[in-house]
Amino acid sequence: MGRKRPTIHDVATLAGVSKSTVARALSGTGPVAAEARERAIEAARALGYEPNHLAVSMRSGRSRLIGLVIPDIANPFWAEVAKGAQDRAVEEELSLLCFSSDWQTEQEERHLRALVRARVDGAILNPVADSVEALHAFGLPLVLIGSSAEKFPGLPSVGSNIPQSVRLGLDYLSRKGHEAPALILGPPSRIARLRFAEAVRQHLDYRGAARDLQVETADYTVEGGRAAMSRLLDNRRPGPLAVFAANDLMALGALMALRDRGLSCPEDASILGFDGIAAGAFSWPGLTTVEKPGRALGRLAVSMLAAAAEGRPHGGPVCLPGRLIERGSVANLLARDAPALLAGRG
Amino acid sequence: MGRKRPTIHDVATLAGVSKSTVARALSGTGPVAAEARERAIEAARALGYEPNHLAVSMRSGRSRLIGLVIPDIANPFWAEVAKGAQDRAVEEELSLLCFSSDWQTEQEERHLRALVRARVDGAILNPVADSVEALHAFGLPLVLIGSSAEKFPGLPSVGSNIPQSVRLGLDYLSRKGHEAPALILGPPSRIARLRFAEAVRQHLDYRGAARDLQVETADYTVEGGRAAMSRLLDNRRPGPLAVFAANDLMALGALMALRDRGLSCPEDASILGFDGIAAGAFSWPGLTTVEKPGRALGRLAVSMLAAAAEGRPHGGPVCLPGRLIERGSVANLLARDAPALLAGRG
DNA sequence: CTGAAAGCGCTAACAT
DNA sequence: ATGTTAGCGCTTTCAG
Repeated sequence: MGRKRPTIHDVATLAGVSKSTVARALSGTGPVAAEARERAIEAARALGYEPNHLAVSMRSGRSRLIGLVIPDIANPFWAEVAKGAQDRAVEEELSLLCFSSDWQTEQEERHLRALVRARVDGAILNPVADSVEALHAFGLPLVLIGSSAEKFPGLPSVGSNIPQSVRLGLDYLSRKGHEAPALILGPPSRIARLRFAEAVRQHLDYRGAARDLQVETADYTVEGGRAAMSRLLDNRRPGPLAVFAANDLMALGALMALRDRGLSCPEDASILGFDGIAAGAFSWPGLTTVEKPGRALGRLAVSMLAAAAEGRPHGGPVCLPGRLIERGSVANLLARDAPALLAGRG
Repeated sequence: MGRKRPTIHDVATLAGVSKSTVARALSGTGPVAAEARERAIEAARALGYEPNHLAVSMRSGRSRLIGLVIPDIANPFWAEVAKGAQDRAVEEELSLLCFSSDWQTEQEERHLRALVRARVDGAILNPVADSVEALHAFGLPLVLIGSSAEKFPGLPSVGSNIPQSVRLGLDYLSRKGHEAPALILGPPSRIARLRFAEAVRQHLDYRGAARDLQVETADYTVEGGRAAMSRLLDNRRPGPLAVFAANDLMALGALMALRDRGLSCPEDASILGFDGIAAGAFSWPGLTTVEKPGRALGRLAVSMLAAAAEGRPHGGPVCLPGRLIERGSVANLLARDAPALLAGRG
């Protein structure tokens, strides 16, 4: 298995022609006599020759490798993004170098440096660092993915439309009689948190709804959401409780916190998620959530990066809209038979 | 951003020494005068120099790239495997090239070829092809991952212990009074199906349980499981129904099929999954399942591959045991208050 | 201790 | 239509 691979030179020798002829024959570049081409191709086949991309990349200056740096591949939302990116990458004949930043700046920097050394043609990044300069310093064509477009002006980006998605959720909550939901947000250091919180505040102010929202912080995991919900329940205010979580994993955790205390959803508290991961369809009750088009985002990011790398116009920031998925985790306070719920449990 | 990257030659010029001295200084290989080293390092820093791994790989014959080819990165089980592999890869200073085969031989072959061309040091593969020769033909150090060890003798592999895991599930079912569960298996072409079915047959024969099991085939997705369960329900035999699905996604789909018909679990039918994905904790009822240690599998595979690539002994096939997670999707037919269930709905 | 030079495998000029 | 050559950026002998 481990014996040395044949080079183009070996193929040339076997075929009885020169290296360049083989190169031309195999790549279809430049004129080759029919017979010579045949012999070259046959020799390549016989030897099991596969071109060495390292060498090709070095000559051409393009590696056909691209990087993908996302927070956590085991998070279903990001796994969807990765799948979309992968699918598009094979279509573009690109290979994907995948890394997880785990939401840590040092990891991110480390991965980005690895990508530079690998001489990738570009990278798709959900940035945890918050300065454009830090990113520019790598001198790497970048397409940002996630909710960071505005924070990094000048860089191409694809993300879901956070303000629109948040508005979708808030309006839905409002239609069900919940005017000022409690929030479970991600870690303070992350831009995503800022963008989400901002969107909530703006829309609530606009609607004239209350401003002193209950806010809990968690780390985008199920356990985090569970703990945050537990704290919310400890400090519960009078009246019905609705919680808007900044991702589905935390929302699912919140559901578990309710279950932990023998409380049920949506009778005792309403929960609204954000992401649209598949698991939300299986929970009980099904998680009502705002779906972000993860797979499409991944595909688009690769397309843009490929375009940018080839100097084709790649377009500015792209923003895909969210979509509300109604399942059963939000109570309708305005329904005829709802008054019983209004008492809450505060 | 896109201006050309500095080479070691640029660093040498700036530092006023030769390329070789810079190389020695930066890599710590060979003797360098303290002053020269300092100047080299400083120049590299000033220029933002990052070594070109393409060139390094070409000289050294090792790319520090490894491939990962799994069926579907968006499947939570495989995402766990990928995460484990990623984590271990950064520890080993390796970069991971990720591909999804979508359970298709052509895709698999395509990806494997891409990996050969990229001159990866080796690859981790959940094989869909079923001949060792096909795999050997690539001349690539391989570590198999999943349930294929025996099918490919001589290749190192890490997998979960299918016979043991299946036995765990079957014994559990038996303890709850279900002797001959219906099966939802994956596509016929896949080895995983064979291994699973085999394990079931063997253990059931051993226990003397019935042999004419109801078997449905699906494609390892939620939708597939849902349809398969629906067919099972259409041809329902008299008596209580228990279903053992070959992965959790299909089990979750089966749960949905039940819900579709207004049936409930475990009252109307019991479901046992296989994988241990996180979503099973949120479903209603919670999915009882046999957990396979995906993350550990991924980590181990990378360790073995790294060892093999360096010529260190990598050990033979490794088999990690499964673990039963009891939640609520299997009825206990033997409990005192169970008789009502025995009537079934057939 | 340091520099010059060869060569990893490939392709694009250039020359035939 | 085909062969020869140079060189991508690096490391590693081999001299000095």
